[in-house]
Amino acid sequence: MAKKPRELRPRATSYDVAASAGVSQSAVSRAFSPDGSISEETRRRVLSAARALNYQPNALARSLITRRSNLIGLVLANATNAYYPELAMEITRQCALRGSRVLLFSFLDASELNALLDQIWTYQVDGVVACTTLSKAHERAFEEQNVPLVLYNGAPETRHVSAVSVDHVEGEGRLVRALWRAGARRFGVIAGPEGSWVARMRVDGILRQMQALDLPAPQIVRGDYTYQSGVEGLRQLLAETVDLDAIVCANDAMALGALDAARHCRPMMDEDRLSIVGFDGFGAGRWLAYDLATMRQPVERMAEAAVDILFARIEDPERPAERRTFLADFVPGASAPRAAADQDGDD
Amino acid sequence: MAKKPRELRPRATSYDVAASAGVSQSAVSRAFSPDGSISEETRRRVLSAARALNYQPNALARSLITRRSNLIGLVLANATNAYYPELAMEITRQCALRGSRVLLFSFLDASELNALLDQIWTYQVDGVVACTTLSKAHERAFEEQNVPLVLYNGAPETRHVSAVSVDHVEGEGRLVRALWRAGARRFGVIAGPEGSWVARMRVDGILRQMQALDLPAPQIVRGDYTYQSGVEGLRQLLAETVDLDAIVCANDAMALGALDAARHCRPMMDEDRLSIVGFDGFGAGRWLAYDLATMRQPVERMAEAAVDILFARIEDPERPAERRTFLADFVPGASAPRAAADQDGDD
DNA sequence: CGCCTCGTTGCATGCGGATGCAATGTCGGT
DNA sequence: ACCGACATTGCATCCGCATGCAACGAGGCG
Repeated sequence: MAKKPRELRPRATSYDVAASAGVSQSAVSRAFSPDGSISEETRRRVLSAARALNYQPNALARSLITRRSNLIGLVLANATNAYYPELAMEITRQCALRGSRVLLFSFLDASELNALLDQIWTYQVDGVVACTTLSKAHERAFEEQNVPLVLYNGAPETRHVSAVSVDHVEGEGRLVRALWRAGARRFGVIAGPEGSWVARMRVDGILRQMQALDLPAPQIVRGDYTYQSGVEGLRQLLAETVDLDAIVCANDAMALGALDAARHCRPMMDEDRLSIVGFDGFGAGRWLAYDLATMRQPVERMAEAAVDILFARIEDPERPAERRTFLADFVPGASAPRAAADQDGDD
Repeated sequence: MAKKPRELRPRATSYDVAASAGVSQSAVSRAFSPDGSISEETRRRVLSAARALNYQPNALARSLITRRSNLIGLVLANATNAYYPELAMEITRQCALRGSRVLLFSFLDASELNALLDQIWTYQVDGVVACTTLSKAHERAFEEQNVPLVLYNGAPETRHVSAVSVDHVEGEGRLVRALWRAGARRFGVIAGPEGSWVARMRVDGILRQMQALDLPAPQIVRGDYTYQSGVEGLRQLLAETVDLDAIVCANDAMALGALDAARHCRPMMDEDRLSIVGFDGFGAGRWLAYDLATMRQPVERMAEAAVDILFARIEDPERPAERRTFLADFVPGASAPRAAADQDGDD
């Protein structure tokens, strides 16, 4: 595995610093520990010697003895979910604030997950944020390894797993109500991919609200969360039905595809007649070409909550799993004219 | 720092596996090493005992002795450069193929870089891919710490740093020529932010090609690579000058903003008259609403090259730094009607 | 049958740093 | 002047695994 691990000039160790500062190795260790029992005078001497030698403590050696790696695993499906980058950055930032680093694991396919988990155990991560739904077996593996796990927009299968999620059902409900109040009665739906829990929840929220409003069952077609599938979804819907008032798309990328397709297929269409809404709050929705009405996930707050829950569990392993749900924010837009938030809603 | 590192049921170690398999700890270590001196029979026994105990070797302890952490640092500016997610995924994948994991470091501001680098040394990463230009001092720090560094679209300041970059100058040159051949004579430029090397190179490429074609100096305004700044850039250009034939934007996000602004400011404008081009090959450029002409960076190949170079240097620290430059691919689009690639160009 | 070779195996050690414990020094109180 | 309390410091050990070295046994060969 390691071919030529040799380093030209080996890195300074705590012993080197100790020798240079005329103290013992333990003094060096204590100097780098915020509440180490050491005099200010000695600490200064040590730190200055350390600086001279370009010394930084070896986190790996430290982890070996403290049993804390200060590494957090971030598991992402390789899908380019548009808000993943923002999420990853936010989680990295939150972890940095708590003194930990993020180790990135991405996978294309569930079949890679087993190997991925082995890598995770190997690296002794203190905890994991996974942006996907895992199988029961995978969740049990976390339990067996005593690695705290927080799912981000994933459905926990077992009691011991924490989760942070947006309230997909409530959010879609609010969207449907907004469209309904704006006069829409005949709905189409571009749903997400089959296997996805998020996709199921969103369709669920749509259908439930429509039942509550005594609306007939909508046309539903299935996309895969990409722009292109939104384009195709819209074509399919319009091929099957004329006279739709509104199309609810399971995410913003598909909504933008649907919007473009609508303009493209029927350039002269009465735009007032067809409303299109998305979900997520993806930056491009605010571009001049779109002005997409959607529900925005409070990504920053959700990321912070995920990291909070994770660290609480890391500091106290006995702590029970925790679930937190966030309400999405309604973002009005010209893609759904006249649609407005509930009176009681959305700050 | 570490509050309650206690684990409920401590993880199995190689000693536990050894005891369970009735062999010595070294045998366990050898069983997990591809070319360890061990009989097939013993290896089977060890691996089966390991499976029974959910044992995975501790990568941190291993790294301590092999002096290879199998960790690669990935340094990203927090800017949401649109192709960063793709790049990060690609680099993660390439590292995984070589048995390494990616440790994510993001920063908002150059002032955070010093602290960031200390973190990097602490974690004993085997190498770093940085998507930014660093200062001479920072590069020297890598050299002092003997950590191989590859810049991705950044300008190396010292001889010892490797780099992978798209040929910004050549790419912009090709764009300008394409526009020129399509008849454009009066150009505007929406440049990138002041501090950025990439921004400088791109403007450079544009101006050089225009000089070569004996074109007068273009109007230049400066943006910050965001969609919004493209919108503002276009407004500014049109306020200062009428009768532009073409606008060259330093990246795709700004180009899309400019396109939208052009349509919005002058809804009835003769679209044939004003061409707009970008740079990068950002997914949204292919959306129906845009069809943006641009130069696409071969991100996959560049990521692979970066990781290749990095690992070559890790395996052989004596190896000299290496620079590789990639040609961007011309992507025609309706945003620049009639513009076509050079005869000799682009596969 | 003795000796050497080679494939396995275990032993002992060390990677770099954290920490319990004992040793030392300092200072205040009586 | 003596004793105890407290603040610093160093010593020794251990974290989990990799690896050089010696030991061992099985064959091959002369």
